[in-house]
Amino acid sequence: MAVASSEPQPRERGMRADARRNHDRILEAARLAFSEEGAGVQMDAVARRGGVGVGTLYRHFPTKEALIRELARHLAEGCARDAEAALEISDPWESIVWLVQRNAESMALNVGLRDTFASVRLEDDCPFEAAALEGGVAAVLVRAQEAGVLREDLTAADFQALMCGLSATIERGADWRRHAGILLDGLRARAAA
Amino acid sequence: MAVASSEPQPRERGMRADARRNHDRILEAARLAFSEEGAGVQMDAVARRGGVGVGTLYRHFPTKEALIRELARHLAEGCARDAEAALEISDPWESIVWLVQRNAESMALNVGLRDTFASVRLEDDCPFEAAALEGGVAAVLVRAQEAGVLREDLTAADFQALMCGLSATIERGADWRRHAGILLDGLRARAAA
Amino acid sequence: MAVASSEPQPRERGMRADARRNHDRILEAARLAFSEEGAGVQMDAVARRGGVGVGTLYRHFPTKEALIRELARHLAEGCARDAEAALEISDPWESIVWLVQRNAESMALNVGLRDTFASVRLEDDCPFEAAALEGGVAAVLVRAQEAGVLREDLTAADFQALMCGLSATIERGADWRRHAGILLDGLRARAAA
Amino acid sequence: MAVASSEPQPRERGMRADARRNHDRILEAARLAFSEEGAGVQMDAVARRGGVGVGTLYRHFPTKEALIRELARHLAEGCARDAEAALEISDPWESIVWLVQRNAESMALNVGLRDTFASVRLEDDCPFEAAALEGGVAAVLVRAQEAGVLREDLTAADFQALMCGLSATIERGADWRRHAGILLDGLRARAAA
DNA sequence: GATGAATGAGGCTTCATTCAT
DNA sequence: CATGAATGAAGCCTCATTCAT
Repeated sequence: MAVASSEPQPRERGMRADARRNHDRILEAARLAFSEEGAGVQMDAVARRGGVGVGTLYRHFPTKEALIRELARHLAEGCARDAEAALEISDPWESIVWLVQRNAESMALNVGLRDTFASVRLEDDCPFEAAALEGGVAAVLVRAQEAGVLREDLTAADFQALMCGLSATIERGADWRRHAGILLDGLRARAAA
Repeated sequence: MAVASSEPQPRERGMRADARRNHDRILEAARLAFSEEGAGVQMDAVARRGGVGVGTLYRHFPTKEALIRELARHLAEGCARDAEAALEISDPWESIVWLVQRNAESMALNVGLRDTFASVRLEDDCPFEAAALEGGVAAVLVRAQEAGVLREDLTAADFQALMCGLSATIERGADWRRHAGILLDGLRARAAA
Repeated sequence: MAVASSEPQPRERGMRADARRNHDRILEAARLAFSEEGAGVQMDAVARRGGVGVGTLYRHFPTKEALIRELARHLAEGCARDAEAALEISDPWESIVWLVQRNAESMALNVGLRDTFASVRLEDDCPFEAAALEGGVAAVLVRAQEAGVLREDLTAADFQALMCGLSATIERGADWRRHAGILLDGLRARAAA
Repeated sequence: MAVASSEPQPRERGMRADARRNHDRILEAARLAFSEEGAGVQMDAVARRGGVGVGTLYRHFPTKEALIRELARHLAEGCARDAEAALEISDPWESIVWLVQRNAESMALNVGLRDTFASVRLEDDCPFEAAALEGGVAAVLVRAQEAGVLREDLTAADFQALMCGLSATIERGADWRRHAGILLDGLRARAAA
């Protein structure tokens, strides 16, 4: 018999296959639900959408807040992977352009989550700040700065903040490509600055 | 006798002096409360903070949502006034710099309202979009474009969206001056573009 | 200066002319309002309908309940007058027929008041029971019984109860003439009983 | 997983045993509460009386009004059963006498519900009108009319209205047996009419 | 383990009544 | 005195969370 854990379903390893599947289904359901309806969605609705009972939902995530945090963590992981992928691109500037676009696209898929995350007062307000993520992004930025194509004074935190700003534009349904373009122009190192 | 109105206290004219004062006190209390605590503040708390009973609050704003909307409208008016003030500045580029800064500062005073406004799904998510406002901003932008110091392809809507993005940065407590700087760099017309 | 009274506007005598007029306007407004909307109407609505402010309404009737009671009393007075009028009719049975009809008609004008009166738990649930009224009705009944055209065992209280029943039918919008006809048939003394 | 239903707990089939029991307990509690205190009883009081939490009450009846309507429907069902039972009595007139008495008795047990139902503006103001019910009553009446012992011009709707009237008498605490007696006399077909 | 019924603190709103203008 | 703005207790309902089945 497994040892009882007071923090049900800590992560993802060592779960029975069906438990893992439920975990993922719920998370995906939550992503959709929060994305479409904002922080107001009820736990019952998330459960229903995931095809499970509330009880099961609560077995996996002890609290609404926990669910939201986990969702944020999950998305941040995706971003971290994107940052790593960006490093594969050889041209330092192109790598940044690609990363901005990638972020924008994934935010476009998750409109409404910003407000959800805000409702929990995530210190890392957007899902763009976990340590791992910062590290990955920093690597991309530093390389570009060393190549002399990116403003010297830009930190990874700044970059994330800019991405959050971009996400705000996306949420409003405004033309984010223009916004991204302006940002990139502003980020580019000036010939004479 | 007055005709019954289903929208109590429509605006501000023709109120008894004390009623008008209460209206304003409530609105200010709401601004502070929502700004500090987010969309979750209770109506009772707002009323208490304004030094009135809930009943009075409801006489002035028939619904929590109505209160929030009015607050948004109120802030938008302030922004519109800022846009007009910006036109007074003779240098077209400086006028924009000033406007960006002014917006940033007033957003810094109202952190937390974004999330509040979002909770109501204001079409004009940020309080930065009412027609009057757009007009005022457009005037500032057009002048700068005609002077050749501002990107040709920037609309007033774009500008507002960028400001929303800036507000996202501010909320996160990140260094918004850097963000503003990058934006302004991106906005400036390129000598050779 | 008149002596202050803790029961504002006790009855109707000794009021200034305009006060008396307000009193009546309010009462009539209340009759219409309660009749149309039931016990739920708000004091503000009654006041508005009467063309006065709530304050004035409260000067005349210290409580919603007081207003309703006064309304009941007022209607009962009308019924009492009807009973007296019925005595003027020389034929004892016709006098009863007329009274039933008269009551029915006035109840038809005041649909909705039953429920209002009930909400106050008037002992005299219907406005048909004040002493004066009972007396007047009793006179009509007794005369008919002495003439041998009316059931011997019918009391004035019974009669009022039957009228309340009739009013229930009227409220439902059913054909009260049939109901009245059946009642009258049942009330008529039997040739052989 | 069950499909979401906006009308929680539509009827009674397919519920878990405990849910069904709660449903019934609540309905009975509501009957008692409304009967004793009128339409004013609070939902919390009903819940307490049924030995459940408010939440449970609301799970079964989404609204106070819904609860009241269901209660009315429930009582109407009882009346319909009574009408059927009346048909079992072989003597057509006795069958009617019995039905009147039965109705009176059950109304006597539910004094206060009239006002409650009225507060909801049930089209079928009294719980005496659902189609099924009308049918059952009609059968009883028609049989008596064919036997020549009941007024020819009496419809089922009339009968229900008369019962409502009777209930008004009962509520006033007056002697309803006298009222019933008069009605029955009025209903009986006249030898020579 | 899964399910969904039960729970009840807490939120929003109403409305009879009071009181400053 | 009339007016209608202010008041706040009290009511209806929601929804995160628990627990019996």
